[in-house]
Amino acid sequence: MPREGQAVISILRDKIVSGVFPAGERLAEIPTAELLGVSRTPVRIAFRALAQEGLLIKLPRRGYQVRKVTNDEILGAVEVRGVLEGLAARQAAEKGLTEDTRVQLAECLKNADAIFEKGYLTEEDIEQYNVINKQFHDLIINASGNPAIQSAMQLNEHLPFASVNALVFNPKQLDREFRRFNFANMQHHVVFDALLKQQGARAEAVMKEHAHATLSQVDLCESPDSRTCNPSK
Amino acid sequence: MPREGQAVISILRDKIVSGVFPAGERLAEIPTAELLGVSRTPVRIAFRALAQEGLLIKLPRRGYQVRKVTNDEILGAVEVRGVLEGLAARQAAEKGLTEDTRVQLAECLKNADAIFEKGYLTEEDIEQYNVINKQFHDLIINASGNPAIQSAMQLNEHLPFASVNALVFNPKQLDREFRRFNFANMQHHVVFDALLKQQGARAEAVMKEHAHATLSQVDLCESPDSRTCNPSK
DNA sequence: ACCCCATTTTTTGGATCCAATAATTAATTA
DNA sequence: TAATTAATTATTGGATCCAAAAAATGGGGT
Repeated sequence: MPREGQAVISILRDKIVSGVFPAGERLAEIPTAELLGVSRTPVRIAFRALAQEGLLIKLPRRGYQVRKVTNDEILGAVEVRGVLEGLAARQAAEKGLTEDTRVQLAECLKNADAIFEKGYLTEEDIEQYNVINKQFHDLIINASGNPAIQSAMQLNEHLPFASVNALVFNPKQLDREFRRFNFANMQHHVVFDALLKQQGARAEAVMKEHAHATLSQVDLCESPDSRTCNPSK
Repeated sequence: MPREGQAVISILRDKIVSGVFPAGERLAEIPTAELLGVSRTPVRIAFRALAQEGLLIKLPRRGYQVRKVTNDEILGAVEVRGVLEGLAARQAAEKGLTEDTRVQLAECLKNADAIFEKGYLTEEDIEQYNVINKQFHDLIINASGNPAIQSAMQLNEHLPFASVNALVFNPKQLDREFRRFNFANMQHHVVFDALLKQQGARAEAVMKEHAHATLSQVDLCESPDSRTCNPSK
């Protein structure tokens, strides 16, 4: 049965990103292995990999700890995402889109527009939009033809949004979410337009600004110190 | 004796970066373990880590392979380095330097200047300059106060320069190397000036351009296809 | 002679075992 | 009673073992 391997990493990553293992939580190999019903070996490998991704911090002889992400770190990661995806958009524009990529991007935009047409959002809509959103961004990164961008984004992928995912999906703020997501979607259209017209600088600028849209209306925790958005315990 | 662990990763990384394991070389666990005189376990861990870093490619049931880096990938990685270090410089300028950082940066520049004063370069000079150069760049990344930049740079750190290191240290071109390194050093002075004056946009622009200085005068392999600079076999 | 199936071999990944080290606790002494 | 030292415990990391899966090779059949 336990013919898995890579699965342990995904399971643990999910538990960290989703907050089941809150920030600051200490993780030891043996309890985690027992929890998952596997031996220590795959857990050891997973801990190392997640530490390399930046989700876990290694404590000398005290196991691992779920990394606390401060608001400043989230804002910093958003800046990094901005310059990297901005670069991707510029290079994609300069290279010019392939017919295939153009069609797929247009498809993404059409599907996203359909979500916003009815004028309000449900939780399922947001989940659906997030899938389309990721597709759109991945397509542009691929269209840049620069694999180093993908590598650099990898670490950024899960890290900063672990703590804000809960806020993004806050069902109490669905009306505010609508305006924010709709704005982000319109920025997608502008980026697409710049890509079609091969306007590299414009594509870069809009994409860079777009990175901030993910968070602009989200209430981060108020305190400016190192409190986390995922308060442990 | 084998109380090492992390060492195996470093040893293998060195062998890959320095070209002892040339690009395209296939690596299996058992021969590598025997070569290093350790068991398979640390080699397995090292292979996984190096694959995560992007130095190795995992082949389904055929072991690992040293990643081939094409010229286009190197140029792409230089672009990524440019936007990331450009961001670091901008944020460092906007925040303003601490007294401590200012002193350390000035020290770096003074030491670097001393190398170029005699008007020519030896191989030892280049090695020494590379150490100072790394210090300078690391100081600015730290001064940005944005840990996400460091994370994103990590993958970029070894990957693209594995194949060009041999060219950079080519002792036959020491006269050309002098002009190139001296130019890079002067760009450092401009970046430092921008940081002192808290000119974020200027610091970003110069640093972004500076990333290209690493390669601008280096002869990359001529062919535009997927030949590597580190031809295997 | 060629193709397909079976067997063997190679390789990977998980489980368990063992050694070493650091931390914590208890005991003894001042 | 407090501090220091020793002992025990907990935890990590390497080595070895085992099982599963895929690839390669060999044999048999058409």
